[in-house]
Amino acid sequence: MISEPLIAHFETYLPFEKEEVDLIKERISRKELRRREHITTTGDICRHYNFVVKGILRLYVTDEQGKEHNILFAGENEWIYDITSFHATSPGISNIQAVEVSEIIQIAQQDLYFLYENIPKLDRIFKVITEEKYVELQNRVFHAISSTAQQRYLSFLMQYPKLANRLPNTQIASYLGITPEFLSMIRKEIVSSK
Amino acid sequence: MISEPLIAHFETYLPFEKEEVDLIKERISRKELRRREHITTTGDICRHYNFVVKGILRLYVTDEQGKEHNILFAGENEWIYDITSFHATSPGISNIQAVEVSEIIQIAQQDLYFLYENIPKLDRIFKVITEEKYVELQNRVFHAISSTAQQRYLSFLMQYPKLANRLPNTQIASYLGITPEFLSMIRKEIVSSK
DNA sequence: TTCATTTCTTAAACTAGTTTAAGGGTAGGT
DNA sequence: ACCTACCCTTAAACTAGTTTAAGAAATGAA
Repeated sequence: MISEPLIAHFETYLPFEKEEVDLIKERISRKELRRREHITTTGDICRHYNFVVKGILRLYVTDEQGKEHNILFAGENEWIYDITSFHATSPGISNIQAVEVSEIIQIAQQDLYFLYENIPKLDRIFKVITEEKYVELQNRVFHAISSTAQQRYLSFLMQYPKLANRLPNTQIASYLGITPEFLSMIRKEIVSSK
Repeated sequence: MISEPLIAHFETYLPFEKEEVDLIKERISRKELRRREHITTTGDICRHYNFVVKGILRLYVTDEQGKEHNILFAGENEWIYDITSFHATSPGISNIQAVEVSEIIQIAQQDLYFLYENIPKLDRIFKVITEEKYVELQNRVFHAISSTAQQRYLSFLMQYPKLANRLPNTQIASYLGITPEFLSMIRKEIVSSK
């Protein structure tokens, strides 16, 4: 059943009736992604909410020099989408890409709006999900403006304990705002200081 | 009428019935703040949502060296609260302080929960508000990890055009993650490059 | 298995941003 | 008008993080 992991996820917030589950089932689709496959690129309008069933996706932004900067990762049972472009219904500046071979469940914009109208508790659930993601991001801002690269790395390990050893160093460095070379140095220091 | 600016703010999202407005009126309170007065400090549980009617508030975090780092500002018609501690109902690590003499409308946690139950559209409104604040923060993360201090300053000016010349340089520098000295240098460069 | 590509490491020169310190300007209180 | 506290500026020495380049290790495709 393709909807199962998603329904299980929703039910960690609030219980659902069978009719509600049926409504949801009709409005979602499953998608498989190859390594490095994009689901959104700069200039696209992100018209789906994406729930990760298996694998890792990253959301990144490209700067004027064409350098990529990871804003966040999403592993199993996490959501990833470009809120900026989803709500502005305007082209976004961010890109969403599979880091590993992945499997996602997608809800298209009009389907999500339909579900909001017909299952009001989804308003509350996505309010809470967004709040959770906000807390995560606020913590990230704090470390980005106040911490050394080493502290930011330790904070990354706390944030993504399960993803840390599945992600290549270049991806982690891009998340931390440092070079892979410097990340390698930091790791050496942490190991030798133990 | 103390509730007026808040109701006007809510109605920019969705229209309200008279009965709903009355419910809200009963559950809010107004508060005046002196310059530098705190409404939350580290270790407190943030039990209120705060809507700024007049003035400027800042949310900041203190690091291990005791240095303060501004996470965000809120001016007229903006919300400020520590989501982290509000939802965890646990002591937060952040501080909320008035930068200018200010006037706010507060909604206590239990009142907000009451209003969510009785006015479901508030779930949707706060979902959207949180999403808007999320977009703002995501933009901030991007600049924090990828931009020079000068670009971050220009981005700050875009984010807070009305607050920029009301805030002391120390507060802006603390938001940018640089020293006030360096901010002063950046400003000089921008002026001379015009 | 082999070759090609990507990823990781190290070291040295380099650059962006910070710190320190000293002095000048400005606002609010009496 | 005066004083005090705060805010802002400049310049020079300093430090954290970056870049470059070259080789080693791991991974992926054929």
